[in-house]
Amino acid sequence: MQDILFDFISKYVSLTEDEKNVLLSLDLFRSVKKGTTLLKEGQKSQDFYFVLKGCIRKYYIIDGDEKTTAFYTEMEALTPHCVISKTPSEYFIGCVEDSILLVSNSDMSEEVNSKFPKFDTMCRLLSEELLAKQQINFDEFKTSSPEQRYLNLLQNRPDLIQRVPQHQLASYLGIKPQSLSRLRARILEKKS
Amino acid sequence: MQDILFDFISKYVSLTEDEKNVLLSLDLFRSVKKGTTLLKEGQKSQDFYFVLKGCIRKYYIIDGDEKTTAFYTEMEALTPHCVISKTPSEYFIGCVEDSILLVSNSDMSEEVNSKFPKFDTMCRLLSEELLAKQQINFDEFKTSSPEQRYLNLLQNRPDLIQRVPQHQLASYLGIKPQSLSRLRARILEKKS
DNA sequence: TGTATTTCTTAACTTAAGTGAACGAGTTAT
DNA sequence: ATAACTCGTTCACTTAAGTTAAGAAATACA
Repeated sequence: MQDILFDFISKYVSLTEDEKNVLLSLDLFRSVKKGTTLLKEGQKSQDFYFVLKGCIRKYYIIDGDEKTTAFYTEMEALTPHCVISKTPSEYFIGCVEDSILLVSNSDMSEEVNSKFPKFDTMCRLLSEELLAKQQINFDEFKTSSPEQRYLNLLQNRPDLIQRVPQHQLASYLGIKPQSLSRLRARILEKKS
Repeated sequence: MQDILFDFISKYVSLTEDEKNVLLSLDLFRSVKKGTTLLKEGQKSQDFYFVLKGCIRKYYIIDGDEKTTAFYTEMEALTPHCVISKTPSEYFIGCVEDSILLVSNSDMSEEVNSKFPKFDTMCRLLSEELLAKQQINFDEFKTSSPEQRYLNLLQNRPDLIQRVPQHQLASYLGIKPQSLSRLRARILEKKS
């Protein structure tokens, strides 16, 4: 399980065995049941999450219904906006599947940082990479129709379509569940 | 004019007079005419841009028509994806108005970096801030209809609506120019 | 200045997404 | 085991965006 973490880190910086052991000794791992809410709107939190196994999602509640804007699966990290801005959260974070997460917070990351200056380097590289990815993603979303977005998802993250409830997927694609059903039926029809 | 640059930088790091002078001596400023294409699809480039005055935009050409995905105005910085990924660009960058830009490239930024280690700090802070902004932006886009997006724009960047051609605005909002016209007419009707 | 081009708007028609309701299948709770 | 929910799908209807075409207004330019 820890291998996933070390594989991830090794993409950015290299760790000695000692460093690995200290990291493990911090006991940052947390097992979370499907359906658990990790962060609520209005809460302040210092926690950030790294998914070792499972899936978590970010969602807003607007006019009473959920709008899912992101899913995070294995090897993906989520730093909630409220951690950076130190303001109450505008959104929720919930657990889509039984998951194993690494949960750390600012206090801890000072401790981690003092022991591993490399971590700072990693965070910088990570945020630059995420920014680039995010921009491409945003552009792709803007320039395509819901149907194209679904087909792209089918290409790029086919697992999501299997593991995530349809109504969450729908709002992730920017449409209603009924429209997603219809859209899928339409695609099947075209194929045949 | 340089004040804009120094105002911007001072949000992240402080500069001595000496540092300011060296920065100015590098002669990074460039005056660009409206309509100029700064970067084309397929090109490789090391340049990144900081807008001192005017407006530039990022756009794709998909099936023969332009899809504008971002505008950059005073005090905004744009590092094209191709600079980071070192791959040919997937999009164009064009000048919407006569503009004054700071244009730098990787070679130069090594020079700059050696003279001002602070620049590295600034870039890190900047990319973290941009990532946060970008995420909020993306969420806002996903969770709203074209009409809401237009109304948001009217609130948050009213200048854009004045200075940018409607058809570019339309694709920025994810719709066709005709739909934007209609949408505006609809809003006017509601008001009265 | 006059001509061409681009830009914006309007209109009629098509297509796709939103809405409200209903239904069955699967899950949860009691 | 049964009742209550949740979830996905389907249907009929409404609303908004896409498409095609045409014309007016503004801009560029020769």
